[in-house]
Amino acid sequence: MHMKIGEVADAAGVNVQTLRYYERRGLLKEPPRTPSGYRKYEADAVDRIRFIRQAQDLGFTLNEIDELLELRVDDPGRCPTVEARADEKLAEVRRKIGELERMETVLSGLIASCRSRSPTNDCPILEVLEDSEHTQMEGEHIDGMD
Amino acid sequence: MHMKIGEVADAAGVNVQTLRYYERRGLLKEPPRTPSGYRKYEADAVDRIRFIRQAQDLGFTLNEIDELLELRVDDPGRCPTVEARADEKLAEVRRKIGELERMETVLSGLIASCRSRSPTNDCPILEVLEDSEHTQMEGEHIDGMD
DNA sequence: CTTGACTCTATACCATGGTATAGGGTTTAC
DNA sequence: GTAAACCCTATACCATGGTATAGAGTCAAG
Repeated sequence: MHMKIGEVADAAGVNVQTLRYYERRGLLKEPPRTPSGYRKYEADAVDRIRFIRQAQDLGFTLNEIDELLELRVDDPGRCPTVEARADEKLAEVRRKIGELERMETVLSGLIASCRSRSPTNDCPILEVLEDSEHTQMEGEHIDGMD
Repeated sequence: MHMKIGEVADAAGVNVQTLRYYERRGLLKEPPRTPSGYRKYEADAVDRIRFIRQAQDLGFTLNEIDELLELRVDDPGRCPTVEARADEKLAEVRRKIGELERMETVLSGLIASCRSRSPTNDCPILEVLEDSEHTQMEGEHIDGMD
């Protein structure tokens, strides 16, 4: 029933050291030990580690991931706090989705233009930023240069 | 017309050192210099830097971002290569979107359950992994533990 | 014509997120 | 009952992505 650290690490596809590192960082709670001091994990530890890796791949830091993993309403009194934090995270997730969707559009366009063999000299991926709202000081004049 | 390094850095919201670092890494091409050796940037450098920061926030490494910035069809002969790479990047982008959408669903659910004051003791964010296709060896028995 | 804010190169340092190694005990399999 | 394969702690090291500092030159304002 219980898993040893090496089994958990293999199942999650990470190094054993990484598990101990996450434990030190507080991302994994300290598991119970056997009488000889071996860590005994439940199977759900594997999911937790997989989530951590996935969230990292999405650009979250370990500190941010820790915050995500703390989001639960075990105590009704903490609800307002939890809700506020979840709202922030949700906004961040939606922002990332939007940015990735712009990338998706641009990459699809690039592939299409590739197939139609219409060369472009500039870097199309930068169009990703096109619809972002930087109200830039376009007209600003800089003098004294060269 | 031309911008000095400090102006570009300010406009993009990064440190001056970061620009020089990106140049060394090959993410920014070496700009022309004034007779005295000052770098002279075009305004589009700012977009490039903004793109780099955005892509980092989405979990891409600087090497991956370099690959994204290389995706262009300036030479029709390179089209097959470019198309293949763009396809890979597109798949990765779509995978990330899918993962973030699962997070979005879970966070929305958490906020809803928060409002309805239904406490849960377990960590709801882990549901993110629910629909992933890990055909796990669920039935595997591990003995000899404790 | 000098002072302050900028630039240059080179080098050193830092934070994050690990990974490896040493030195030792434990468990499993023959 | 012993060797291989695992676990433990502690510590050192590493890669990535910067950031800071030193020492020297440049430029604009007064």
